[in-house]
Amino acid sequence: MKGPKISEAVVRRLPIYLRYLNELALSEVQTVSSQALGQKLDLNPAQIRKDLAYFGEFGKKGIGYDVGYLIEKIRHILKLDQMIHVALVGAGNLGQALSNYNKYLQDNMKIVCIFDASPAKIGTTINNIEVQPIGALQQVVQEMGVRVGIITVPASEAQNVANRFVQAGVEAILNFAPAILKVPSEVRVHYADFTTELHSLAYYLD
Amino acid sequence: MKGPKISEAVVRRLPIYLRYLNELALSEVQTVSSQALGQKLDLNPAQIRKDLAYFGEFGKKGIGYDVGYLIEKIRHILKLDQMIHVALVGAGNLGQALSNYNKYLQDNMKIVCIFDASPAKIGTTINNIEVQPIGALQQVVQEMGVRVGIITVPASEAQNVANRFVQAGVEAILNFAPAILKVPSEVRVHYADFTTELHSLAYYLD
DNA sequence: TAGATTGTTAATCGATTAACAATC
DNA sequence: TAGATTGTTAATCGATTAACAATC
Repeated sequence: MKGPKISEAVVRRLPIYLRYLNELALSEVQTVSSQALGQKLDLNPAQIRKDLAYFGEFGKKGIGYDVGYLIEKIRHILKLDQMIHVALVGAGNLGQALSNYNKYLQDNMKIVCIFDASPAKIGTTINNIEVQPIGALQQVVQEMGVRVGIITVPASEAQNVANRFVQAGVEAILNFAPAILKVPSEVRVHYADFTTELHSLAYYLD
Repeated sequence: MKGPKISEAVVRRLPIYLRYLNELALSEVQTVSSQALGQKLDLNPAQIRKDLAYFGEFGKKGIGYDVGYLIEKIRHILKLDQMIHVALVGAGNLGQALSNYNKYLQDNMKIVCIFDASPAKIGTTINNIEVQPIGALQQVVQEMGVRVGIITVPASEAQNVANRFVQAGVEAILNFAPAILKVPSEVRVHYADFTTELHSLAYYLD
């Protein structure tokens, strides 16, 4: 919004900062330096200072960063100072596992509806959420104000689900299926493909 | 091995190429150009050519890349031309979901053993694999020739599990727990944290 | 004041993209 | 031959790191 475009690399680090800051807050640590953060998170302190400086002057020279204040600021930057509703399509094993993560998403984001194509799944309940037919996606997503979609269906179905999400006005998608999605440029897609991850790890074996 | 150090960005794209090439092979496509690959995978064709050229001259000018040959080459580069044994620690929902992915890992990698700390889980069977106590990790990992470890335990346990993996001689770790691991530099760690991923997505909401 | 640490500029490093000769 | 496409060099772009004045 202000001026300089923020790189994806920076945005990806912010949640990592946030996570550790939350730990510090729990331990009632008041203040932390970029040095200490860097040590804990395996990052260069200059990089951390620069990342934060894109968004404002959050620290105090000679002192460091106030933990509570920085948490507040990062949550605001990440738009996590509001509740964000998430939909999940694919009630298989992975979908079920992810829907258990609601507790870790804290009060920032929440999976509020789950869809599946299989009649055997529809009507069952996962974490107090009733699985609904995919045909209901558009209506439910709009009614519940869902802004983020998660795809945990087989690769062959992923593009179809993405289309439905886009149609329903979802703004961002997290895709666990091993497939590249084609979506309008205003919709943000991130990929979380377990097999790709493992395969690239193999490269580093001796 | 040859000379130029390959960047992580390049290594991360190789499995994506491989995945699509496998699809092409299934459709009995003989040949593919960097142009066509780029279109499908949302990547710059020059980047694809450059990535591949780090490892050899795999294409034919005027023609493109032979699909079968390129698959063979990439599998070799990624060390996926041998079976790689994987261990998983944490038989919770996510661990169970991942162990189902064995079929997608094809004949390159295989989860061969599963561990958990909870007495309730030990002795149960997931996908024909008996869950074993964490105390057995070192011995089993060595006996079975496990080279890669997956961590799907709570964050508070992750470092402990990582230490055990390192101790047992595992060469690479895929960590799903929301924690930064401290391991010797010769052990490669990749992170796959679902909550971090979702939180960074939130930034791109309007 | 002395010591610590930020915010920021400049320097370095690395990755992506464009362009094109080579050649199938 | 004409058209297509690679491999590779050069140009561009972007991200990381070092350094240091400002200042708590």
